[in-house]
Parts: sequence; C-alpha cells; structure tokens
Amino acid sequence: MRSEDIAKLAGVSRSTVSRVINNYPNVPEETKAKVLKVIEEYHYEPNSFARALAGKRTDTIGLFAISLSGKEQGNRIYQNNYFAPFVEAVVDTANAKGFYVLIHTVYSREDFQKVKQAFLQKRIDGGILVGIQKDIEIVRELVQLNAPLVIIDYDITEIIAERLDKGHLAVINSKDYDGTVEAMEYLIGLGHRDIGMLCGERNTYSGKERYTAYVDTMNKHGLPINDSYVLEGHFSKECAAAEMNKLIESGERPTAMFAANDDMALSAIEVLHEHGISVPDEMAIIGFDDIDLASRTVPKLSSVKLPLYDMSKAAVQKIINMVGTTDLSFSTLSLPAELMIRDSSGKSLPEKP
Amino acid sequence: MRSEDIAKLAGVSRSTVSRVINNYPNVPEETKAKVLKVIEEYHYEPNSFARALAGKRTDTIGLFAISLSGKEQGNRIYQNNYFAPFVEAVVDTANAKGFYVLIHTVYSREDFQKVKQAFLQKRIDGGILVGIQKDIEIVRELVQLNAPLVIIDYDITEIIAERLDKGHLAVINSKDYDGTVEAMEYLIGLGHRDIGMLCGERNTYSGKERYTAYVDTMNKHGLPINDSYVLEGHFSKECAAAEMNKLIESGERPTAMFAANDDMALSAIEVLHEHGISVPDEMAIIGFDDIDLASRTVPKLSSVKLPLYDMSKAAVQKIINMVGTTDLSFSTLSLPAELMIRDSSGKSLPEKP
DNA sequence: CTGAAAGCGCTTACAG
DNA sequence: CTGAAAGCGCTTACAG
Repeated sequence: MRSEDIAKLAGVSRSTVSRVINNYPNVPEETKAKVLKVIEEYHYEPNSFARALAGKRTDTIGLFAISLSGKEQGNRIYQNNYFAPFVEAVVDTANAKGFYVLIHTVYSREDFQKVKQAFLQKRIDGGILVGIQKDIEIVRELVQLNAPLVIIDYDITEIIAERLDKGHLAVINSKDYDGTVEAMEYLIGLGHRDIGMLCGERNTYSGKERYTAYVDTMNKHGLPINDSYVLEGHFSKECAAAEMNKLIESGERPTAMFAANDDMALSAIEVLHEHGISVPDEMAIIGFDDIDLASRTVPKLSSVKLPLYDMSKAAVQKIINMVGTTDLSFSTLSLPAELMIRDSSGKSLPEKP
Repeated sequence: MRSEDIAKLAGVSRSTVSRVINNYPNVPEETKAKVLKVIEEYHYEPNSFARALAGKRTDTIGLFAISLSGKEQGNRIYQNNYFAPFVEAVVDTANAKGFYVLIHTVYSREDFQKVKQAFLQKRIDGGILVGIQKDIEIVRELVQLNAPLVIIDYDITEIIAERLDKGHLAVINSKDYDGTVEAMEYLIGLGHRDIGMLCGERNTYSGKERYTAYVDTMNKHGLPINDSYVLEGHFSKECAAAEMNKLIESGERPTAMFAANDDMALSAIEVLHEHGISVPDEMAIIGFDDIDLASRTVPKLSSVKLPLYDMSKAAVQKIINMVGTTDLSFSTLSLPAELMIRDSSGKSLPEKP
C-alpha cells in the first residue's frame, strides 16, 4: 500500500494525499475527510524512509550510552544505577512526543564510529550522549557533523574554550558542585572535621566537580585534607569496597565520608558493617545520585539527589527544538541537585573536649 | 556527499560505487581499491534511508518493552530487574552484529499502534517483544504484518492452536516449569510440607507456568495446598509486602514459600525480618529470576536462574536469521532455568514427632 | 485548491 | 566487467 494506491482509491493525486498526511492548510475539509477515510480503512502508513529521503524528519532520536571504563567489569550499563534511569526517562519522554529512540552503546573509542554513522546515514534527527568522559576531540568530531546534539554531563568551559559553542549543540548538567557543597556543609555543621571522600573518575565532569567542591569546602572552613582519606573509588562498588578495606585496616579513619555516588556509599556502609563499625554512629556517610535503593537500605542513605528525570526530559526537548529550526544555537542547562537527609549522615557530633 | 560524487571522484559510475559498497563479486580489485580509497578519504556513508528504500535492509532491530500492568506504579520498566538485563543483552548482541536497536515502550494497548507503525513504516528489519501478556489478538495482528518477529515468554500451544505458527515468527521461553519443579522438589526434600507461593500475574506465560508447576509438584507429593498460603503478589515488591503482612497477621503461616520472582522473594524476607521472623530458620524462601542482587542480600537468596542473557542473544540471532531469508519459518526455543541454592532456602527441617 | 513533474540517494536488472 | 536507466515511495516547488 503506497500513497499512489490511496490516491487512486480516494480519487485524488499523490500530491493531495501527501498534503493531507502532512496537514497542509490548503486542503478543503471535504477532500481531507475523503482521503483520511481511505487511509484509515487500509491502515496505511507512509514509508518512513521515503519520507525521510524526501526531506522530512526521521522522528527518531539517537541515544548513545558511553561506558569506556567499565568494559571489563561485565558491561552492565543498562543495569547501572546511573544509566538505567536515563534510558528510562529519555525513551519515555521521546515516545510521549512521538519519537522513536535508536540506541547504541559505546564500549570503546572505535564504537564512536557507529555514533557518527548514525548521524551521517541520517538515521536520526539528533542524538543524546550520556556517560562521556573528558574528550574534546570526540566532541569536536560530533559537533562537526552539524546535527542536533545534546551532551549530558560535560564541562561547558572546555566547549567554549574550544569554540565549539556554535552549531546545534546543547549541554545539560546538574549542579554537582553546589550539591556537594551542601552535603559537605551539612557534615561540617554536624561537627565533623575529619571528612574523607570516595572519588569517582576525575576525567568525568561530575567526578571532577564533586571532588573540587569537596576540596573547596574543606579549605573554606580551614579543615585539613588528609590524603589517605581521599579514596579512588572509580564510581564502582568493587573499587570502593577495596579502598575502604584498606582505609579501615590502616587504623586511622575520618568521622565522616562523602562518596561521589551512591553505589560507592552503599558499598562503604557494607564494608564498615562487616568490620563492626556503625553507620552513622562511628562514621557518617553521604552519597550522591539518590538512587532508588538509597531510601530502602539500613541505615537509609543520605544522598544528593541528581535531577536525572528532568535532565533527560530537557535533553529530549532540546533535540526536538533544534530539529524544528535551522538556526544554529548553543545552549546549556544546569539543573539543581538537592541534599536528601536520611539516616546515614547521623546527628551532631558531641563537642570535643 | 552522495554516491554520485564518489563516482565522479573515482572516475566510475554510481552503479560501480554501489557494487563496491555492497561487496559484489564481479568488481576487479583495482576498481574496488580506487573506489574504496575515495570513500575512505571523504568519510562517505551511504544514506540509510535511500538504501532501505531501494530494497536493502535497515540494519535496525526493534525492541518493544511491554508493561501494561505496572503503569500506575511509576513506569520503572528500564530499571526493572527483569527488563533491564534484557535491554542490556539485546542491545549488546545487536550492536556486536552491526545492528542498531530501535526502542519503544508500550504502556497501554494503544501504544501497540506504535509497534505496528515501526513495522509498517519499515523502520526495522524485525522486532522483539518482551513483557507481553496473554493476548492472542495482539500477537495475531503483529504476525500478520509479515515481518520477522520474536516473542519472549509466550505460550506456544496457544500460538499453534491459533494457527499462527507460520510466517516469520519465533518464540523464546525459559523452562520455568522445570525450574519451579526443581525448587519445589528441593524444599520438599528438605522436609517442608506447608509450602506457600507468592504468585505473579497469571495472564503472563511465566506467571502461569510457575504457578502450575507449584500446584503440580504439591499434588504429586500428595501435599495439600492451603489457599490462604497462595498469595497474589503481581510480580511486584509492594503487592508482595502487603500480602505477606496479611499472611503473618493471620497467625498461620507455611514453613516455606516459593516466590514467582526475586523482587517478591526479597520483599517477603524484608517483611518477615520486620516481624522478627527469621529466614531461613523460621521460614525458607526461594525466588525466581536470580537477579544480581540475589547473591548480595542477607541472607543470600536461593533462586531459579532465568537464562536472560542467552534468551536475548537467541532472540537477536533469530531476527537476523529471519531477515536473511525469505522463507517463512516458525521456530521456538526453550532455555533451561537452573536452581541456585544459597542461604534463604535453609537446611533440612527437623523430623516431626 | 490540485495535479504533473522533479527530486531525495540509493540498488539492481538489463544490455552491451 | 560496467554504465544508463528504471524504480523504491515519498514531498514540494511550480504552474494553473
């Protein structure tokens, strides 16, 4: 069934059928109704490729989940507490707006080729990148494709410095710095002076922001940073557990720890528990992301809530906006991250003698 | 950059360029090399829509996640312990074979329209359906589209009864019945006689199989089924918790429970814990699915392992096979589910006096 | 308001 | 071995 067939059946030309389908204003109601009736009757659907080829949109958004580091650990990207909600929200939002989502995972630098192809082969109207590490070369290549692109979690200053702030590009971040400061201020307000950190990858925007905010807040209050309390957890449960074990065995430990994500925070609590160290009484813990699980563990995890859903929604909306216009535009959005106080952060510390 | 441009640059015709791209045998190495060089140089990628329109494959597989029941509960389909690994495995397998994955979620019966459109608009070479409930009408409609279709977790007898076992269709199941029997036999072997069940949706293939196997095994051993021990948990944590609470408050309870999925099993353990009832000492629990979390809880959950990864991989492979041939074929695959014994199922019961 | 025609960028018989 | 031409199924100026 092609538009030609519908045209014959309705006694009009293909042109008119096309006009009806695309909702052109200059078609009389009567003609429109006639054509629509035939379309309904035969469950006709215009071939998406022919439409796209003739210059229409593809109504498809690309979603590229990037996981360059975690490859050896079994590739659980879609079961990851960070990626899964993104996929969820992007697909939901896009679907609700009538778009399909084309997914491809990037496990290696070569896989970016597939991302480029998706654009070059015109499979998508635009694409969303999530999980990218600091890698301005890749960003440059992608921006040069000159198609609507949204990057989640990337350093804007770098993009501006590299003059990539033109073309169809939007960057969406969360206010990780502010959220971390809020968490740190809270711990300090409780009386903590020895505060450690479980860090995430520093070559990631959020990893860097969270670390910098930790350092800055400590400095601001004149609190010394003990290097042996700053642990490289790589955003991973396993690494965090290993580092925590080392810390505990060293005999010296802080009274509180800020973890750059909840997976690490939860892992830390587990390790402490195994060693008979009580959370929050003997060590206060605050995580980041506020994953689902955070409110269901014992003790319930205090955490900085990442506005994942809003970010995903905004990403889809940006793509759609950019598709609608030929104007080049660079835009950026930074959504607030809010501290959720639960049990793991504990109460005020007793005054020191 | 179009094939025409490449042709000019290489000093050949579009036909030849196309032959090179599609690896036709009758192109001399020399010509081939010449064309390939230009293609490389200009990073040329053939327009996917034009190719598809001219009769080539789309190199895209549809993945349709269906969640008709859980809508009100916040639509966490991609964070669900059942769906997420499927998405993961399908995307990975498809990507590895050079296919993109087009995703659309189905939250309502109307959303199936989008699934049909994806086929009708020729956006995909074939599609995979996961999470479908018993609904032969939908299956019929989809099969009639006459495109490669793989259904995960569906009753084959129904498909055969309805004469849908022709056309490009494959059904992939796990041996839920056998897996459940194994779990039940294990509990009975431990000495349990009062065994309850937390059921999943019975209008789901796996929900039905797991329930039937429970009943059959009880009957086989001449053990009475106490209706008040058969709980409707709807595959959901919340429902399972509510039902377990009711059960406990009733004052009478079985010595063991088999749960149709791990979410419910874990939820049951939590509730029992809150009531000070020890697992496995006072109640043995076995779940189904063997989700990631199962081996990390306290106590570690015994569970029947669903061969999720193999199923997803098989699904993608089936699609690809069907795309490759014009022959109609119906095939089915049933992968084994294996009992993983951990702590929650406990030890042998003491002999009754 | 509407039809004939050109064009989107490929593939593939067809002919040589 | 290779090119000219038709065709895939749409959209959209163009002309009337």
